[in-house]
Amino acid sequence: MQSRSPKITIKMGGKRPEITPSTVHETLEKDQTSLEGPSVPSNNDRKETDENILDASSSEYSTDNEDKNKQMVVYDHSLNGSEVVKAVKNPKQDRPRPVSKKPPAVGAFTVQCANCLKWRLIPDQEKYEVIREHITDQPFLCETTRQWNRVVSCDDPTDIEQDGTRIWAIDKPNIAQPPPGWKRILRLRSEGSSKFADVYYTSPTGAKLRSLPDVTRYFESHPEHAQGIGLGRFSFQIPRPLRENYVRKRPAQMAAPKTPETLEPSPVEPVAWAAPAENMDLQLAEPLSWAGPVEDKNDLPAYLETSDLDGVNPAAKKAKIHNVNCL
DNA sequence: GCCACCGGTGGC
DNA sequence: GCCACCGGTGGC
Repeated sequence: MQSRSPKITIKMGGKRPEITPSTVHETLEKDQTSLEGPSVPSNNDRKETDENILDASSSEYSTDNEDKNKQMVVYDHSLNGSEVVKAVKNPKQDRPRPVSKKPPAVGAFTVQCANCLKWRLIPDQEKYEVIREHITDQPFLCETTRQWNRVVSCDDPTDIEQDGTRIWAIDKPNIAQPPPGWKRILRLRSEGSSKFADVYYTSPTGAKLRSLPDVTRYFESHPEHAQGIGLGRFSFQIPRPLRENYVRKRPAQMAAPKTPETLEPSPVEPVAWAAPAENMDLQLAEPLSWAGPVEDKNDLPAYLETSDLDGVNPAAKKAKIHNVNCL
């Protein structure tokens, strides 16, 4: 099993760690199998980009009548130039809704500035991986965007808001970039799955490896590809969804039936659906995250409150997040 | 037959 | 309770 101890500074079910004030985030798309370059607006075209944020209600995952505020961000590489990629309207929005429900895909990457805590879109996965690899040592700043010739400062508005219109998840910081010739693939699962996502690596020969033992076996059979590549270059850690109920919980062990002797009066909790405080803890504690589009309300199982859709966390907007995010 | 996707579970 | 790992399988 992979060692968990040297893993970064984020909380892993323990107490809240010190968080390096910097963040990255990614955008997820529905029904998009490959990652396209996300929009990195200039100061001049940011408004246009915001207006072009796609309305998920017009996608194949939504009905005609649902909340138009439920949006997702979609970038169509084919409709953009090779330089700065702009957000565009979803070209699929007029298509009929398919029967099958495909899992969402990462649509863009963003990082949170360590100073102003605003989200900045990252042009591509490679740059995101570089930033993520060093996020605790080299906090991300708005000025970092100059690496790809974008001039933006902490005085400029955020590129994207964590406003509940997308599915956000927490990414893990300091994951090594894949070795040359290798690619790290993150596959999201559909809502309600037993797991949120899968990570696999594609080797220079095209092999798909799903675990460290897989990598070990691959190197044993391809020793020529193992030169200078340690297992430490591979991480199968997956992001964690901010929405607590995105992943189906494993059924709890059946408790022994209570006898009259063990029954105790329990207080009624009229505000049981209020956002639990621990959500805030989670928001504050995780350096990496990402998100995708909100599901169609009509697709939700009946036991869910609609309040669950209202966002990943309003509190997340409140500045204290020092996270790397993707959405 | 292949493979993307999902479920299950043992170990921690 | 989480997660690494891998088996199963439906759709192509």
